[in-house]
Amino acid sequence: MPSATEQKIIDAAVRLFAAQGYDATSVQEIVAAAEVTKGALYHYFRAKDDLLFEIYRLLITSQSADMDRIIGLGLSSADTVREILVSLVVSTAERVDETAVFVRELHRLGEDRMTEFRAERRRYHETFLAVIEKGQADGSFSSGVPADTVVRIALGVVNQLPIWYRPDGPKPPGLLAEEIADFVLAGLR
Amino acid sequence: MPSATEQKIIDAAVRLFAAQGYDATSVQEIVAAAEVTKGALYHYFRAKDDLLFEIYRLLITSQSADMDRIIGLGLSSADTVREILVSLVVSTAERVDETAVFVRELHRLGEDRMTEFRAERRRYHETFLAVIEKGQADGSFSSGVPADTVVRIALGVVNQLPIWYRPDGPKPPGLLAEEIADFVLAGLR
DNA sequence: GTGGGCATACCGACCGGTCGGTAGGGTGGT
DNA sequence: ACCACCCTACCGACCGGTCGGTATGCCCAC
Repeated sequence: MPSATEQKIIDAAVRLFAAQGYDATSVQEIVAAAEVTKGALYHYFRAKDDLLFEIYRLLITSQSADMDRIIGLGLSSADTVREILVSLVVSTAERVDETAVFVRELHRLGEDRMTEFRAERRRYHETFLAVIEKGQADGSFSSGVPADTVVRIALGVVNQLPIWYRPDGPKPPGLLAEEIADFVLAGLR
Repeated sequence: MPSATEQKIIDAAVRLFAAQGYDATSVQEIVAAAEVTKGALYHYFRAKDDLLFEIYRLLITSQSADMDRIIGLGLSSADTVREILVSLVVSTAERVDETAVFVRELHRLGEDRMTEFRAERRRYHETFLAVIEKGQADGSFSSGVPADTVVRIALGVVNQLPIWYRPDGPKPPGLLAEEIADFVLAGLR
């Protein structure tokens, strides 16, 4: 349970990292935006890249939980894929800043954390993959295109979303999510 | 026509920016990797971010040329989309480093160049969009999913490619390209 | 009175960019 | 044939400034 100060620091860091990038954002800027001091920041975080790690952890934890919950519902393959995509697109649209930081600055993580991270990411990837492969095996989906390529395509849009999605744009997140799900499911027919 | 020295500098910069990011790469590292001196670098480039701009320019110029050439062939809508995607995926796979830098560090460009750049990018996007809309209008493609969403999905995979594609991986670029094209075309049925 | 939660002053490292200078090949006047 | 002149390509020491991180101590709740 993060303290109010801790939360303000993370919020400011997300905003600034998304707008300017990790390296281009100084610790001074973060503490100014969060209205705290450097002492406070280094009281809660050991180093600047602890902030990055925390941002990633928060994001991936909630996304994994979402997917696990949906799979647990026991829907048909098609409905499972649809629900996973819709929930992923909507939650990503709600957290564009976090996602932008995640996509752009992943490589800045140290070796240890990078490894830990890839494992988590891989688990997510493979869980989704298994859903599609199951649908292909029982005939719900076409096997025309290998499942791993389908997963890459589906996750590709989502990760690129911060580049073009604007909360005040013409399409609300829900509609966008349905369109993406429709297209992916059409490709799996 | 760039001199040999200039080329060595750009090659080194691409490699290092892709591996570590723009800000995390010092000018010293670049000149060391390129086996030239700082004087040489600042003889050819006015500032560090001229390197970024040059990398982007090279990439987008060749991609635009590819697409224009394909459209000029006058193929059917389906074949045009297929050829565009295959050529884009293959050329991106050949230049993963450039693409990684492009995707990750675009926001680091100054205001003027950013504007110039968005215009070029938008042109590319809309040319592709027009191809798909034409296919939807003449009945070659389904109109189930709006064309702009299809473009976002297709370009999404390509831009994410540097994250997971490995030249020594199991699938050669050509096969990957065909799979992606197959899936997109299946979604457009 | 003592320890968690900060504030403030400060440090050394490093960074992008500059600048005075040089090496060497072309060129035109004589 | 020669040399004065210049220009491009390049060298590398150096600078002002910023950065991430630390050392030290106050202060208030318990």
